[in-house]
Amino acid sequence: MSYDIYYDIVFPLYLPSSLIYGAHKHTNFMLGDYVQAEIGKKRIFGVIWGQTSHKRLDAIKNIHTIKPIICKSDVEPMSELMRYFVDWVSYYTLSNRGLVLRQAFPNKKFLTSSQTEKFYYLSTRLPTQSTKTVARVIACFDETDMIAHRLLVKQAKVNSKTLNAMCDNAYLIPVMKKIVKNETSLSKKILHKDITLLEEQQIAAKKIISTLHKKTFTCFLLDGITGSGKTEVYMQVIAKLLHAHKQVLVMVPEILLTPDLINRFEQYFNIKPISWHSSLTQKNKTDYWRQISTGEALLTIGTRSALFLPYKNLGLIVVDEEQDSSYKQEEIVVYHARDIAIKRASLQNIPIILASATPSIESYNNTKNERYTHVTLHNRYGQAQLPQIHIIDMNTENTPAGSYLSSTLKDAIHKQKQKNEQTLLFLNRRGFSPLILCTGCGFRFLCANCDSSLVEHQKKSLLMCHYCGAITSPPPSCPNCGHRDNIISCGAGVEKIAQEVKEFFPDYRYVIMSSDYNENITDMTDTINQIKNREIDIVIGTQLAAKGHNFPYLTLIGVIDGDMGMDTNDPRTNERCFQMLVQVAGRSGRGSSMGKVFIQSWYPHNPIIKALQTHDREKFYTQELMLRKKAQLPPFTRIAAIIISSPYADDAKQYAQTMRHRAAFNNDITLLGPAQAALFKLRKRYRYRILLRTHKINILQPYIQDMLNQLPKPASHIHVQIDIDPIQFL
DNA sequence: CAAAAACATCCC
DNA sequence: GGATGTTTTTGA
Repeated sequence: MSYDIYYDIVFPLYLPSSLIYGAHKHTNFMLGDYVQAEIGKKRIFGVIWGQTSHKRLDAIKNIHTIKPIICKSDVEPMSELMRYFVDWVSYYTLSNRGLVLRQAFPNKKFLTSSQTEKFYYLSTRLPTQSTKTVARVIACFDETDMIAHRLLVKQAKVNSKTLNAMCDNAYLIPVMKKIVKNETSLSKKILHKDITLLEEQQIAAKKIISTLHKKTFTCFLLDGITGSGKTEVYMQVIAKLLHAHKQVLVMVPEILLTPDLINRFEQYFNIKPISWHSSLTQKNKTDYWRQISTGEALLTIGTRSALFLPYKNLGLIVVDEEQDSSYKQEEIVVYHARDIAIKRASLQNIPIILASATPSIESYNNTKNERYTHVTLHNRYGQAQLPQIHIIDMNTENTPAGSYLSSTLKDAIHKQKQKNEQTLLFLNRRGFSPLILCTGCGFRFLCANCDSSLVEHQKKSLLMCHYCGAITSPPPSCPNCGHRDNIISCGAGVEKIAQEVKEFFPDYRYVIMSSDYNENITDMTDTINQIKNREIDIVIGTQLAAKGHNFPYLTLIGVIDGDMGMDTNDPRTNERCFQMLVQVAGRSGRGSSMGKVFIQSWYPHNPIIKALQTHDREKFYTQELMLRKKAQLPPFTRIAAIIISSPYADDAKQYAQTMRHRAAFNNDITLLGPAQAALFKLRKRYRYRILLRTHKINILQPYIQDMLNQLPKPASHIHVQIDIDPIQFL
C-alpha cells in the first residue's frame, strides 16, 4: 500500500523512537491529533508529532510495512506547547519520550467518548407557579439563553430528574451540542470573601498582583514563617486570575494534605476546585480532563501529575511547600515537579509562586542572585506568636530504658491536659519498631529484596520493608537459631510511642496520624475533624501530621527524636532535618495562646538545633550556603547521577566501570565513582552510581546523551537510570 | 522431559 | 504495553 503523506507518531509507551504511519490526501490529520493505529497486533492511541522527513522515509528498508492511521479522536489535538513541553521534559530528564508522553496522556474513555453534551434552552412557556427548585433552574437563564446540562445541575443545585421533568413539561428544550470551549458562565459566580489581611500580607499580595498585567513569566518565592498566612496571600492573587477567567494550578506535595486547603478555597471562592491526583477513578479522570482542557474548570489543586494536564487557559501556577521532597518523582521519569513547573510557567509566559516557610536552599539562593522575586512575611497572623522552643538534653534526663518520653515532656503533656489543650508527639517513623533481632544469635530480620531491616507494624501485625513494600508475617521463632524467646524490637516508631502514651496516660484520648492509619482522604478528614473538635488529647504523628494543618488548640509539640537523620554525611540531610523541625514546630500556637515546642536531643549543641531554638533562619541558610559552596555542591554546581542496576552485582559494577572508562574527557565535567548506591540492594537489584558535576548550566544533558550513545547497549537485565538534580548527593 | 515461568525482543 | 519467541526453572 502506498500513501500520500507519512506521519511520525509518538505512543505513550516505552519505544525507542516515534513510529511512521501513512495516510491519504483526503484524510486531513493535523499535528497533535490523537490517532489510533495498529502497533504489532494492538490498536493504540498515539499523537501525531510531525510529518515524516524524506530522509527518515528513505532510510526505511521496506516501505510496504508502513501501516495506515486508523482513525482520529475528535477531541482537541495536543497543543504545540504541550508537545514541546513533552519533548523538553524528555530532553531534560533524559528519559524516554513515550514514557513522558504517558504522563501527559488522557485515558482511552476520554479519547473515544462522544464530545457532545446536552444543553438546554428556556422555553417561552413557563409554569405559572413553580417550586423552589424549578425557580432556581429558571433563574439560571437570567443572563444566558443556553446552559450545559452539567453546569445547570451544578449551578441550580438540582438533579437530572428535575431537569427531565421540566423537559417533559416543555419548560426546557434540550439540544445536543458540541462541547463549548471558553465556558464563562461559571466564572460569574466567583466571589471572594473579604478577609482581613495584615499590612505585610497586603503588600505581598500587591507586589505579585502588580506584575500580572505584564503577562510574562516571573518566579516568586513567597517566603513566610509558619502561620504567617501565605495561603491567604496567594488566594488574593488567585482571585484576580479567576475573575479574569484564567485557570490556576495549585500544586501540593501529597493529596492527603489537601482536604483543609480545598475547604478553604471552596469557602473563599464559592467554587469547588478540582482535586487531581493519581488515584482518581477513571471516570473522574475523564471528567476532570475535559473540564480542564475546555477551560471550564478554573481551579485545580493537584499533586505532581497535575503538571501535565492540558490547561486551556492557564494563568498562574502555585507550588505550595516547594521544598517538599514528595515533589521528586523517582520512578519511570525521574523529575522534580517544582523545576518542571517553573519550566511550564516560562513556556506559557505566566507567573509562578513558590510558597514555603522553609524554602529549599536552591530557591533561597535564587532570590539572592535575583533570579526569583523574594516576597517575605515576617509576622504570624492574628495573635499567634512564634512558639517557645525548649531543648531537652537526653543525656541528663532520667528516662527509663526502653522508654522514649522524657519526664520533662511527660510533665508538659500532663499540664496540657489540665489546660484542656492538645499535644502533638512527632516521630517521623511509621510502625512499631524499625529493627527486630534475636538476642540469642544476633540474627537481624532483613528484607529479602533490599539492604534494609524489616519494620514491625502492629496494626496489621506484620513485618514490612519500607523500601520495596514487601511484607511477611512475624515468625514465632528465630529463623536462624530456632529459639522463640529471644526476639526483641529495637527503636521506636509512632506505634511504640502510642503504647507508651497508653501506659502513662491511660485516660487520654490519642490518635495516630501516619499513612498506615490515614489511608485515604476520608480517613484523613475524619482525623483532622476529631482533632479540631477537641475529641483528641494527644496526636502521635509522622510527617503527615507535620505539614500544613491548622489546629488552634494544639499548643504543645514534642519532637521525640530531634537528632533523627542528622548522623548521615549527606549534606542534604541538614537542610531536610531543619525544614522538618521548623514545619513541625510551626504546628503549635497557631491560635491565640502561646505554643511550646520540646525537642528531645542527644546532641543539644548541634548547630541545627541551635538555629531552630533562636528562630534564626537566616543564619542557618547562610551557613548551609557556605558549606555548599566550599564542597562545590548545588546550587553552586549542577549534578546528575547515573544509576546502573542489575540483579547481578558484578554485571552492574562492570558496566558502570565501562561507562566511567569510556566517558569522554570534558574540562567542565567532573566524574565521580562508580560507587555503591546508598541503598546498594533495592528491589532485588544491585545498584552502582556515577556522579557528574559541572559548573555550567546546560551541558549535562547533551554530555550524558552522547555518552550513552557511544556505549555498547547493555544486556537487558542491566538498567541505566538518570537522575538530574538528585535529592541525595552522595 | 515437558510444562510453566521468567526473560528478551520487537513493534513503522 | 503486550504479543511472540527463547531460555531457564521446576518437579514427578
